[in-house]
Amino acid sequence: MSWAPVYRWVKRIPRGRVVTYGQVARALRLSGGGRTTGRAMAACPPGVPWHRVLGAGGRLLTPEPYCTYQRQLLVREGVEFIGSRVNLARHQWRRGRVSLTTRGRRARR
DNA sequence: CATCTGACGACCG
DNA sequence: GCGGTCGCCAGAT
Repeated sequence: MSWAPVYRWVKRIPRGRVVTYGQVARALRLSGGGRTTGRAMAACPPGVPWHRVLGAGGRLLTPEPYCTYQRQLLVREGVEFIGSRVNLARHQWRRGRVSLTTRGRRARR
């Protein structure tokens, strides 16, 4: 199985935005679900923003020492954490669609 | 060919 | 929040 499509897709994730393993799996219709995405990412070649791929709920599932580094990279891109999880409501990347809260201060009532 | 092993995720107690 | 079960499936042994 070639993971090329997965890497291609992940490369389009903009800086400061994130996606989940399950999301990638659904977008590419990978059999095996999110776990398949995980296998692909475990063999991630250079040049792919692997740190922008998170577990469900915005959790960092990468094994140490990547996990610590991943958090650093994300913070450096301006991604906000709520405890140990990323604020998906704000940073999850929806193809084409812009997250409500990142656009015009919507939720600010 | 048989097993084991996950960079998953939904569910449940 | 934490830990366990189960379905999933490509590679490694």
